[in-house]
Amino acid sequence: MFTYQYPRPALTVDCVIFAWDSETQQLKVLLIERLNEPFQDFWAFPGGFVDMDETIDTAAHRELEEETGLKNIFMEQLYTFGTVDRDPRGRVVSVAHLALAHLPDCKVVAASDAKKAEWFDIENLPKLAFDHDEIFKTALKRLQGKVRYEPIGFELLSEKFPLSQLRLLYEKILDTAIDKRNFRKKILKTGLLIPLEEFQTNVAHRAAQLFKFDKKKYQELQAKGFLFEI
Amino acid sequence: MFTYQYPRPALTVDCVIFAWDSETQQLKVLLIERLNEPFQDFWAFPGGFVDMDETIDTAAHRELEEETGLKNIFMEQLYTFGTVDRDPRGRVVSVAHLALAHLPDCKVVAASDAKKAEWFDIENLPKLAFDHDEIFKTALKRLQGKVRYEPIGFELLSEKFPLSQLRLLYEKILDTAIDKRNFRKKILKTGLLIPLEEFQTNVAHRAAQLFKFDKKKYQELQAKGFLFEI
DNA sequence: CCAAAAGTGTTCAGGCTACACCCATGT
DNA sequence: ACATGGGTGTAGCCTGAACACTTTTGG
Repeated sequence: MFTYQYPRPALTVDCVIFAWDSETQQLKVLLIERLNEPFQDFWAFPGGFVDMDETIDTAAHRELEEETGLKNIFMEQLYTFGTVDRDPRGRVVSVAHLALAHLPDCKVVAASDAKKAEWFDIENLPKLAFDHDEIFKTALKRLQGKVRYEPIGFELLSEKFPLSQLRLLYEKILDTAIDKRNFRKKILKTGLLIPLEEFQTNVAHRAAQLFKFDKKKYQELQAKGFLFEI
Repeated sequence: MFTYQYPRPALTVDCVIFAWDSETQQLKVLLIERLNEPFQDFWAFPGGFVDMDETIDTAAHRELEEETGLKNIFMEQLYTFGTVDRDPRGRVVSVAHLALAHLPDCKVVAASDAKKAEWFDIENLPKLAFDHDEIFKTALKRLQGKVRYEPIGFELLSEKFPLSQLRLLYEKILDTAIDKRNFRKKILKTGLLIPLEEFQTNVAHRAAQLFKFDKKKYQELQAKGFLFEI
């Protein structure tokens, strides 16, 4: 029987939410401006306390929905940050999460603990509160590693997208140039993209064909040991 | 200012410690037999509470040393397990860690909360306490994923080893057969193995040359963007 | 008609796979 | 001498990289 008298760290979740802005071709993250001390007026990733009757996962989804109104988007646990002095108010351990969203779907709402919520280009972030710089670095590294061997790029795009958007997204995430023809060949060869009979509209050049990611097929292939790679 | 009156989950660390047994060619994990309820007499991964004045990382290293006497071995955070009912005594969130050790170096000592500590072949584990089955599955998957693109296999071997041991290790972890000649070519081509002027002794066949992993060189290459792959 | 991005094949080099025999050592 | 694993090379295939022009659309 263990005693309940131990002093215990407080437990929070934080969410690094990436979204792709197809207008400006920028990869963005959602930040909130803190209303209160400590780090008042600094920007931080949305987050909050884990309740006693909810799992960590549930808490992360709840916080996410409170801040963005989004449900059912891709989210996974990233890393748990627990240095002793990361919060000047006392011992706070935070389980950071990584989430991916389509920017146009997000109607961002500043929650009660925030002055406002805003999307920032990842190449131009403001000063962040707490150890959120480190959390961001960890999240970006995870995204870069993961995008190469799991089809998560699609989580950042709209349901229907032209191949160029997918390629630009990969180029931005991996910070490298990708050959147009080779990319097309490789990604289509997986058989995981469904070509649609729809095209871009209102573009001042030849309209690109739109595609859909075949999630069902991917899950079937995955079960048989297939490994996505780009 | 947040209040300290919140009820808070207790915070623990658990360590999944893998070691390679070169005698039997088995991949093993360290388990302790629980002295007390709940799950008395069940086997579990070594772990314990995080103190208020130590980081999570420090707690994991401390627990590891208490159980195995090992310091300075490979360890990384694995995943944080926080379902509400994973511990019947109350809310306990556990940050699981993955550690890799050389079996011959380990003088395992049962700590105060254990009847005994023992190495188990991963293909033949006893019933585990709490959600440690799930922790194990997560750890094995991480090891399998990681071994392919980071040179962590070496962490499981002695400093000097014949190539056959490395290959057998990979075969066991990835659960697949690997061609002897192709493996040798590929691993030597990385330039990360230093051939020694030493050989196996007391073997009833031609003695194999021993190699050392060139960690320094790997870190240099890694800094330049080199990606290890097997 | 001009600007802008879409779409399309081939060639070459390097890497991966498959495969079989002789060698050194201890019993 | 024999049993056991150590050590070695080649040929075919496939994959990844490099590379330029024509097509479509809106302005």
